[in-house]
Amino acid sequence: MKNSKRRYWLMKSEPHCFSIDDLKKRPKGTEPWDGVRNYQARNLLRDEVRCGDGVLFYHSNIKDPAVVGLARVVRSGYPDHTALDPRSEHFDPRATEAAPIWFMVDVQFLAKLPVPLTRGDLARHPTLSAMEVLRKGNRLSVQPVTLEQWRALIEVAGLGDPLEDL
DNA sequence: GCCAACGTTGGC
DNA sequence: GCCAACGTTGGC
Repeated sequence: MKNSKRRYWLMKSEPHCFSIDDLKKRPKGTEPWDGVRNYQARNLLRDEVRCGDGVLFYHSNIKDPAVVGLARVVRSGYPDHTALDPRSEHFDPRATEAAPIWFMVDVQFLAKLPVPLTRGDLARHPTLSAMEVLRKGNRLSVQPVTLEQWRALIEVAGLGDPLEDL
């Protein structure tokens, strides 16, 4: 499936909460990307992010924030049931089965970068310097990445595109 | 730990 | 609907 409709995303996670290694260790390397509680990101997860899309895994809120791995979306948007669970830290009393409010996708581990690509690394690169994640004040935890950025990042990382023959 | 940027809440 | 107050994110 040389998928011309495939899109690419950057997803942020605080590694002490959920890291690229945590994702790798999951059964089938797959984990629901739950707990997103921002409407703009919700809209992306619900309407735009689709099965087969590529994901840059970004570690945020640490000493050296960086892109640390590659993943792919293996399930398109569906209701985030943690919003319905009063015991969950992501519980939202406004959410119901009929009107779930919040959505998530499933993400599967593809590869860890041999070396994390820090914000400095990205900023220095002619293509990657345009990435949204570098924009001051951008707090969106799911954000679009262009095909050019995806390719450039993989090249800089010294990897081949793991989605090439999927 | 600081603080800028941004989102949400709620009084009016 | 405006906007001040507040909470959160996240780089530095």
